Amino acid sequence: MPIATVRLASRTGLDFRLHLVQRAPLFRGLDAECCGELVRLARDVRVARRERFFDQGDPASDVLVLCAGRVKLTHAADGCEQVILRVIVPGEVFGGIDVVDGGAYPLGAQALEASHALVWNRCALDALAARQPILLRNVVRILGERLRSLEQSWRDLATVRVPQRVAAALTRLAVQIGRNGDGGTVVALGREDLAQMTGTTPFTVSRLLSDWEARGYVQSRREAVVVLDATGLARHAVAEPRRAATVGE
Amino acid sequence: MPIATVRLASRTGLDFRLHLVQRAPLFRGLDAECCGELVRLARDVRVARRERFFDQGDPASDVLVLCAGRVKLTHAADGCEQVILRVIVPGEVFGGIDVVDGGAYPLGAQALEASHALVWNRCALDALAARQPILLRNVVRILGERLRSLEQSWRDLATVRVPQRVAAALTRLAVQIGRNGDGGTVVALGREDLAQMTGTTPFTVSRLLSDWEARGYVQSRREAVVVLDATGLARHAVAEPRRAATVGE
DNA sequence: CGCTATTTTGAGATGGCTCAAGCTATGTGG
DNA sequence: CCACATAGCTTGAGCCATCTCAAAATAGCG
Repeated sequence: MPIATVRLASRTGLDFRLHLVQRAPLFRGLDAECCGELVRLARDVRVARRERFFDQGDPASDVLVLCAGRVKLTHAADGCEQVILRVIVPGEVFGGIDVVDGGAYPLGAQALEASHALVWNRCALDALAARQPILLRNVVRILGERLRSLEQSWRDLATVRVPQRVAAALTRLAVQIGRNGDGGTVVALGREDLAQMTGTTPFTVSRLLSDWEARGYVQSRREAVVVLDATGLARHAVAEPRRAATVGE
Repeated sequence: MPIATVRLASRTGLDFRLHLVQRAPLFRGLDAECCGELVRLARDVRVARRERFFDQGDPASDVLVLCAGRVKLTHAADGCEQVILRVIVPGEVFGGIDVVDGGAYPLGAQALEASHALVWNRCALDALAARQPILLRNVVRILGERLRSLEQSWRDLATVRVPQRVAAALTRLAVQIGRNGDGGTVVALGREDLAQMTGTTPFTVSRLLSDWEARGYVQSRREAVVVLDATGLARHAVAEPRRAATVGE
């Protein structure tokens, strides 16, 4: 499948859209009329696994709310090392909410699995925001939350060791994007992705997972990790004593 | 001097306040009437070097705009390691712009030198924002900028080596908080602060500075670094080849 | 049913941390 | 005005957590 397959709402249903708009934190508190207008203005965009909604550096023309799927927000510089700053789940906003006119997306958005989003033109939302200040308030709230989470994450990256960071990320991800199955919570991310979220290498992640698998905390899968014992993992996340990579007693 | 000495505007002058309010990015685009109201609502807070405007975890009741001085925003967890996420210079906002009602300051604000801020009650600003949506727009813009800068910084922390990070931080700080003197730009920060801004230890910072001093890029001072050759430093920031800590050829 | 992407594992190198001393401004009290 | 106390800085030595690189094992996919 090529880039962003666009189609008009067909069987997707206008009422489905309405439901989504009314649930999205971005639009919380807007009256029915506004929600109706939003539904009318929205475009539908679907992308396949590994395809992108947009790239870092593209003109930031849209604001998106994820309907279904998982999307990772990435940041790279001069073609080299890439990191993952955030994973978006259905209901969340991404794209150009906070970008000033004429700016570019600071992050790229790549689908971890087939995904579907409602998309608005930034100008259109700006116009709505002028009439509905609550929309701006929502944006401020959302940005504030993100800022806090990033600040925390920055601190962890600067002060916490790799095994603890990976363990913490896994437990968080289990809650955020995990799916139940096989007696545990399946986190559908490969080693590379986990490494890019925690500031380490796929090799180190792999070693940690092997270790934790031996202890029964997780089950290693291809492109996924099954969290079996979140508590045990969390304990490790806090008090990892020393030598996590050594499998020995 | 104890905590936050508060006094009414005396010789500080109402016109001085007005000037500041009109220049602050937070209040950009507000009409004269609003600025006047803001001046009337503002409190004056001064703190001595090393004192704090507020601590992480305090109820986030205020929004502050720095008038004079330098303030570092810190983040710590369970009493241990602390990091510095940002340095505020005059004109910038800090405090509880993005915190929802009843929340706490996510960061602490400690003065790097004797500092002076105008302070507003969050509720009062909220009331103003309800009438002047441009204020919310400004907040969104400011939060967006911060988010982008933090994202970039997160990536650097995850992918870039210590010497490059420190060199990059120094050149940035020279522009942001540097003062001219002694044939260079004086950055008034100690090794510990530099370490907390770059995710390393004071020891490593010290070694790097010794090295760069030998090369003539900087001059090591107590509680300060004089940047003599920003270009040379920047070159190091990009292409640090290997072994920066070894002084030898 | 071979191909390719992903993962695992080993072995080795090393960047940066830790800890322990010693050093030097700075300010202080005698 | 000087000697001392103190906070900040430097330096050395050693270690070890983590990265690198290479190679083999595995698992989907076409």
